Amino acid sequence: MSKVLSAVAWPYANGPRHIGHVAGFGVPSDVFSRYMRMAGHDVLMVSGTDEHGTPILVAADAAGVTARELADTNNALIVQDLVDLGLSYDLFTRTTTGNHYRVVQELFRGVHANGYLVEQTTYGAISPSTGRTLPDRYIEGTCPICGYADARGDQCDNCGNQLDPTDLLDPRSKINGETPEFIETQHFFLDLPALAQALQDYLGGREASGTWRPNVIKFSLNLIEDLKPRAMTRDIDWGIPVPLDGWREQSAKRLYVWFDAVVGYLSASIEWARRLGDPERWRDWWNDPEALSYYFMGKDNIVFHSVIWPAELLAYNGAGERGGEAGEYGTLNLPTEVVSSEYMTMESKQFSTSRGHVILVGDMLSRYQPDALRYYICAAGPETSDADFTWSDFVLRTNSELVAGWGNLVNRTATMLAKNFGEIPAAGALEPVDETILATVRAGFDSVGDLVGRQRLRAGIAEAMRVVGEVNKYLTVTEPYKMKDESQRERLATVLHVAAQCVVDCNTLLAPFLPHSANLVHAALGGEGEFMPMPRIETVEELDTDNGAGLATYPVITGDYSATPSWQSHPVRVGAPVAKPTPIFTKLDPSVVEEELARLEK
RNA sequence: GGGGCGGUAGCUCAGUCGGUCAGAGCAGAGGACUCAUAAUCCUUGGGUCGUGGGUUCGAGCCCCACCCGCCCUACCA
Repeated sequence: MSKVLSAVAWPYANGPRHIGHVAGFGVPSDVFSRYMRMAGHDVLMVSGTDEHGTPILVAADAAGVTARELADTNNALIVQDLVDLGLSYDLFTRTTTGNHYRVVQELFRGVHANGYLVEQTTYGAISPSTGRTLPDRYIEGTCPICGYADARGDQCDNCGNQLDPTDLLDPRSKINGETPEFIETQHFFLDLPALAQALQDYLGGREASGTWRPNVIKFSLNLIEDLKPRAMTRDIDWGIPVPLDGWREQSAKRLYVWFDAVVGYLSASIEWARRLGDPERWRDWWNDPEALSYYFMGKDNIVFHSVIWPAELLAYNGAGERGGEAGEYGTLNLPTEVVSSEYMTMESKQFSTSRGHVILVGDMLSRYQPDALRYYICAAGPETSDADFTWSDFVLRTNSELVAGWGNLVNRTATMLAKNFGEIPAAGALEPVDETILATVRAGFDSVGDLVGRQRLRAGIAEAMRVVGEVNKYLTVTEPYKMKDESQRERLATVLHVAAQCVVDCNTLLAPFLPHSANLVHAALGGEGEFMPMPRIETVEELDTDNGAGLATYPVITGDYSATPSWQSHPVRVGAPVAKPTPIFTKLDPSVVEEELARLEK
C-alpha cells in the first residue's frame, strides 16, 4: 500500500467547462483514483478552480462584474458539474482562498530566498486605461511582414511568422481597441537555466522508468534543451500579491497565474489536512520519498506540470545549481507521473465556446446519465491521441455496449433470480462450465487492474466489457431459462448463483469507471448500503480571513471514501433478496443525434 | 519558422522489444435462442498497414524524403 497523490488539473473559472475538459482530466483521474483506493492505496485526490489571470478579468469586464464575482459564479457551476459526474475529490477547492495565498507566498519566498527568482526589467505592453499588463495574444495589429491586418501580438495567423508585439504596425488592444502603451517594468523571473541540470536529472530518471506516455516525456525533454528565465509576476491587479517588501504593497503587481495554479496541488493538500483537524497529515504525500504522485491534465498543460512545477519544487527544495535549503514545508516530492490526455474534438472540429461549438458538462448531464458520459470518455476518450466525439457514436456506444452488453446482463440475471427464487439461491455442486466462468471473471481483477493502474483506461474498460461478454455467453450456453422442471431446480439455483456472482464481480470491475450505476447494480442484486462512495458539496468557512481574495464561505467537493470496496471478488450473500429489476441504463433513441446536432447549429 | 502527434477493414481504433502483425469493436450478411431495454450467443472481414526510397534473412513496427490532417509554440483542458 502506497500514499498516492492524485493531482487533477484545475479547471479555469472563466466559464462553465465542456465535456472535452472532463475527458482530459476529470474522468480519467477519477477512474484511476477510485481504482487505486480499491487496490488498497491511500489516495489523496485534490484540485480546485483556477481563478486568477487575465482571461478572468477580461471575461468579468465583459460581463460587467468583478473578477471575484465571475469566479464565484463559475466556481459554483463547475463544482456542481464535477459532483454530478461523481468525481471523488478528497478536496476540490479554489485558488482565491486565504490558505492558497499563504502557501503560494511561502513557496515564492522559499524560491526567492534560494536565489532562483531574479528581478529583471522588461519591456511590455500595458493598457493605458487600466494599467494592466496586456498579454501578447490580446494585442492585434498589422503584420509587418505580410501586411495582414489582424495579426496577433505573438504570431501572425496569415503568414505564420512569430512576432513581438512591438513589431506590429498600428497595435491595438483586442479587449477595448485602445492603443497599448509599451513601458519598462520590473518583474521576477524564475531562473530556469539554473535549474536545467536538476530538471534534466529528474526527467532523465522519469524517462528511464518507461512509464510516462511517450509524447509527454519526449515533449518535456525537448523543452528543457533551451530554457530561458520566465516571468513569474505580472502587471495586473487580480492575483496573489508578491510577498516581498516593496512589492507586497503594489496592487498592480501580482504573481503570474501559472505560478500559483500549480502550487494548488500542495495548498489543497494542506487545506484538506487542516480541515481534517490533522494539519501536518499532508506531509505523508509530499515529504515521504516513497509516496507516489500522478498529475492529470490536457496536453496543453504538459509544460507547466513537467517543467515549471518541478522547477518551482526543485528551487524550493534548494536542488538547483545555486543550492539553497528547503523552507518550512520541507523537501517536496516531484511528480511521479505526468498523465496527459490529448484533445477531444466534437463532430471533427475543436470545441469552441465562443463559436457555440460546444457541449457543456451541465447540459450533457441534464439530459443523459453521468455514467453514459463516463463510459464514452473511458472507452473512446483522447487518451493517447485526439479523439472525436460524435453524437452518433455516443448513441451507438451507449446502446450497444452499455445498455445491450452490460445493462442487459444485469437485467436478465436479476429477472431470472427474481422470478425463480426472489433471492440469491445457494449453489449446488459446480460443473466445469461454472468453475471456468468464475475463474475468467476473477482473472479480470488482474487484467483490468493492471491496465487501469497504468492509466490505460480505454484498454481497461474494453477488457472489463470483454469479461461481461463472457458472462453473457455463459447464460446462453447454460440456458437457465429452460430449466422449468422441478428436477432441474438445483442446477437452476447453481447457474443463477454463479451468474449472480459473476455480475457482482463484473460490477466491481466496472465500479471505478461507472460508480453511479455500480451502486444501482449492487442494490439490484441484494447488496446492502452504498457500494461506491460518492462525493458531496459542502459549504465551508474561510480558514484564513487575513489573506486571500476575501471569501467568507465557499463550496468545496469532498467525501468519505474509506468504505471503498476492495479490488477483489466479493462473495454474494445467499438469501439476499432480489426483486424484478428496473433497467439500470437508459437506451437512447436514435433521434437524439439529430436533436443534438440541431442544438449545435444554433 | 521551430516542435509534436496521427494517416491500418465502411466507421472508431489496437498493434509493447522488427519475425502467426495483418487484428478488435461497431456497422452489414446468415444462423441459434427467448431469461432480458428485439437485448443475447454463434458464423461471416482478404484492407497497396498515406506515398516513394533505404536498412535487414525479414518492417505498420527502424532510417530518409515527400503528401495529407491535427495540435503546441509558453494567459482558454
